[in-house]
Amino acid sequence: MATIYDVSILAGVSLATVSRVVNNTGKVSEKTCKKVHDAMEQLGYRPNSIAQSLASNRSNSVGVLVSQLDGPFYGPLMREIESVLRAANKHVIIAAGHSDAAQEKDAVEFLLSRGCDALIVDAEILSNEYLQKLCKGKTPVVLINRHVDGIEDRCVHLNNLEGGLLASRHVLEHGHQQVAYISGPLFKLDARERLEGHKQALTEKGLTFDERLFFEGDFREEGGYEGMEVLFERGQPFTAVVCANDQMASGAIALCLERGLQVPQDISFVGFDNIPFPRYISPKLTTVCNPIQDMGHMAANWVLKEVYDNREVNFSHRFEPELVVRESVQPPKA
Amino acid sequence: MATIYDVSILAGVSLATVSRVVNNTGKVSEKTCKKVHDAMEQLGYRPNSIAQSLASNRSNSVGVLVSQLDGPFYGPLMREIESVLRAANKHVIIAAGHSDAAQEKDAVEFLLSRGCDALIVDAEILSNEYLQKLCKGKTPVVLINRHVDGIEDRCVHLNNLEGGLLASRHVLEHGHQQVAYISGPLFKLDARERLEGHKQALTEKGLTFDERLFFEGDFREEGGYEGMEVLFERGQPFTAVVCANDQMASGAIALCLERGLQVPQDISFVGFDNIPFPRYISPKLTTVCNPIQDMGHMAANWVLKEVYDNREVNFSHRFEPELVVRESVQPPKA
DNA sequence: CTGTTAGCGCGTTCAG
DNA sequence: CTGAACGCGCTAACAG
Repeated sequence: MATIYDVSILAGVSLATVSRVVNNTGKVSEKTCKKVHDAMEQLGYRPNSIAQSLASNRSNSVGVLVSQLDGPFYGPLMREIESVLRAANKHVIIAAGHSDAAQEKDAVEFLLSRGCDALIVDAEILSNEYLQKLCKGKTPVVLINRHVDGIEDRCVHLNNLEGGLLASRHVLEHGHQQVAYISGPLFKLDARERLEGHKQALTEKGLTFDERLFFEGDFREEGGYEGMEVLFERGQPFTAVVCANDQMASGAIALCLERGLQVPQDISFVGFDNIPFPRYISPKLTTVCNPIQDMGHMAANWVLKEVYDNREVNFSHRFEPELVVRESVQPPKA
Repeated sequence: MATIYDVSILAGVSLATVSRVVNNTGKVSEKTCKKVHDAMEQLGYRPNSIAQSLASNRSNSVGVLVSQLDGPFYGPLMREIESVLRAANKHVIIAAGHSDAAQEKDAVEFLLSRGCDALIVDAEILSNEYLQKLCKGKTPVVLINRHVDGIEDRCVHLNNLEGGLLASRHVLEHGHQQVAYISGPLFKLDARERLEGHKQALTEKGLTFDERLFFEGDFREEGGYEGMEVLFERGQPFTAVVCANDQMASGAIALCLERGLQVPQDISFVGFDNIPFPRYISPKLTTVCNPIQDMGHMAANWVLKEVYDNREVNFSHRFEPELVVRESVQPPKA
């Protein structure tokens, strides 16, 4: 690979001049500029970004930490982040936390030592204290899907409580009185908030929360499926199920269908997240829209604004959920 | 951030010695080793990987280029690659080609200039010539989902022809005589190969390929949906549809269901890729397994072996598809 | 076993 | 407007 040195020789100028034209910094005469460009062209020169980073203390790359790289939730998030940053000619270094404390921490530190200009972090496990300290550090950090006291301005998150409220209110307004709830893992803040919303909705209707109609799942299909089995086993009747995300709803509905129940005729369902389902699935799930892509977009915008001084972009911290009514809820049978 | 220099001062040794203990290279006495470790601990020292890269000409990161970051196909691929590499303490820099020639090329060049030790490339658009040249370059490259003449040893790919054969043979063996085919975009080799398999299966049964039963889609749900509309419009009867991937099958089935057709009673379907569908979808799609994760694993292994001299891993270039029989095919109605 | 000395490729003063 | 010189933080010979 040709270096800046080779270019300077060929162009008959100094290293510094080449650097200037490459970075558009400082004045260079039309003529020398052209000479340099020709030389670069001829040598197929591409600046070595490692060396650039070391010298300028800026890597033009931002680190992204998510818990998984795939799936209907994180996939679109990452796509959005990559798109925005890429459009600004910044690049993305990705690491997965795999829902493991050690790996999550390790990933953060790697991204840091890798010289990222900023971090976008979807932390599942890392403690508030750790994150607070992280945000105090030299490398700017945005947190996504989480809000932590004291660093609210670094958090991009959804109003999960409101979401939970919308979901449960919806089934309640259809006349359901006995509604089960399949929750996400309660060590996660968003799972707790959604549950809280559910409880509030219950309260609004003068109903009380019943532990026997509650199951703590894992945000995955399996958890929904298993939760449904458990709920049926307990024998406490219910006519609707609110699930803390669409994937668990999917698993839960699967079990019902297997047992010959009709959805929504026999039992209603509402999910959360509004992930894309295949076109031919039936019934279409009523759910709460989680604007995860918008949030990814925002996080990327924040980085552009704060780190790369792009003042063109707008920013907001908190996103509001919306109910997406489809076919999986109807009034309970008389 | 503390530098290696700070550590050497605090530990009362030289830079070189610190470097030695950090990298476990060369002998260092127990005692000095401990002193250094203590100093590192105390300063919270983390080596600056940018500087390491520049000095050692090795970045411990491998670039991955895929066309998209999300979706049921690329998601699992990336997850697998990241897992394998991460386990070997290597890191992953990801770029998306977005099915655009310029972006794909740009992404490759970025990854190259970013000092990646190797590239794993899923090239949709880049020409064979470009890829051949790329593989001649200094940075080792593995191609995934593609095989290119002259650089077969760099390619990890599926026997798509065999896959197409399996899919079509399956419906043919169920007695279908009039089978439609919804193809992927024919500028892609894998789409062409799968189609070729379909044609061979037809020939085996003494049937001839009928252009009126052919539609060139886009590998997405929309393409399947639209393809189905077109096929119906043409009025040429058929009792089964072979789709070049599951997503198009999904779209195509959706249209049938909308029109009140039953699958597989009225019309049979077979897909390709075996992507994960939600648990409660019905009918379950009969398809051909595309071991995309295994291929990702292999590509990562190749890098480990060739670039990082890990001889523990095995490697194979070509993967064989397998038919996954589920519920979407049954004999045509009398 | 340990310290010294060159660079790695580039950005950035500071003189001219 | 241009060039010389230094340094980013670290690795890799080469001497001791």
